[in-house]
Amino acid sequence: MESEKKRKIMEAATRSFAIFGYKATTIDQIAKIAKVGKGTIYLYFTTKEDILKGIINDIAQKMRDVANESIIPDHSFITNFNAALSGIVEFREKHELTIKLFQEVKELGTPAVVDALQSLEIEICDFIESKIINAIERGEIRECNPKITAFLMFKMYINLVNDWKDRYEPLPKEEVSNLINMYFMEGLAKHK
Amino acid sequence: MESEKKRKIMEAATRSFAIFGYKATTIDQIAKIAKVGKGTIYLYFTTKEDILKGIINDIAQKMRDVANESIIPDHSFITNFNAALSGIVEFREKHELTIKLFQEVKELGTPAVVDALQSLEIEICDFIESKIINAIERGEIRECNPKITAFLMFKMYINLVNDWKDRYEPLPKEEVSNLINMYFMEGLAKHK
DNA sequence: AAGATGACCATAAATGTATTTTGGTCATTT
DNA sequence: AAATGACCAAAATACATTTATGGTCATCTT
Repeated sequence: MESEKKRKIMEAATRSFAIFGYKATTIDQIAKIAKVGKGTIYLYFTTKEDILKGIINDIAQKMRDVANESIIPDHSFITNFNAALSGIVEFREKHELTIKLFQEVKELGTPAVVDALQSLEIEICDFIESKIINAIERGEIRECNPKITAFLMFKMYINLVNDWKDRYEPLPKEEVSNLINMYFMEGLAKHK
Repeated sequence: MESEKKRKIMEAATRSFAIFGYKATTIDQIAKIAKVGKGTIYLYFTTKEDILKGIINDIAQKMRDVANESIIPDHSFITNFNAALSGIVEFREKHELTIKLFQEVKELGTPAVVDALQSLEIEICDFIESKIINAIERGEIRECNPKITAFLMFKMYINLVNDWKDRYEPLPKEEVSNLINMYFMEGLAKHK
């Protein structure tokens, strides 16, 4: 049971964080946008960082929803993996907030934001891990350490989507899918 | 033909950078350690950053040597890959300089150091790339984009050796080799 | 004459200080 | 009982002053 006030505060904070960044957003500003008194905010959140954590939690939940929606039970694990991650990335791109926060981490390294994004990363990895455990149980993929595998799959996605484009031309989404599929599922060895 | 003086300057700079970091090292300090006049340094290097670049170039060369030494022609591509990277990492760990520089990038983000380490990363990737091209030509591994493959192999190594330990227990070197071998060469698919 | 040098300088970084802003509280109001 | 905004300590900012540093070059050495 989430109060109307709390939702308004979170929406206001989300908008302000997305436009000005976390550090540059003041509690007074959030209160003003949300049209509540400053003190009211502290009825629902203990600190400014707590507001950010609440928002990130919401985002993680939405990401899980988006991913789950794009998963089709009949399709293979890797197909679903690509579809889900593609959905998440699209969602993330739409959501100016995460872009702004990533930028803030790079430029300012604001500790609260670093922590928040790291916890988001962990939640995504945990989600992937649960799907991997599932796929192993169903016999869809080989036995492997699900935590390490989830970590590496997530990192490879970030490497291809974010890091590669810092040095060369960005890779089209289609190619990212193909590459993850090739390296992770098939491997480089020549299977006879 | 490298002059004796130039070598002395580079050695002095290497030692000082390794102990105090790039930013905290002054030209006067380098001159003092190298036992040359300050002006002498500027006969061989145009700027302070130029000294760092020279040192990094030397390291890259040494890394290539170490890697090439640990490669055994008869062994498989992936075995040699692991041996070479393992050799480089050991070399790097011994070399306090690179550790200090990585630390400085994380903590201070000193631009000159960021640039220098990035160029080192590119050189390592180029080296791996050349070995991959070789392996494809010899028919040891499947056809693939050598540049992307080199990039991803390097990144996976960094992910496993550096990033994983920020969150969980560090992985033993042996396991890193096994993991890279498993994911990159074999893949998760169940090959019959 | 060619190589080497350190006093010297402009500028950048560090330090100190005054001023403003901001996260968080709580007595008062609704 | 819920909501509020004036209020406060602490942090961030801005500014002035001092110090440190990268790089130069006239002079010195060989």
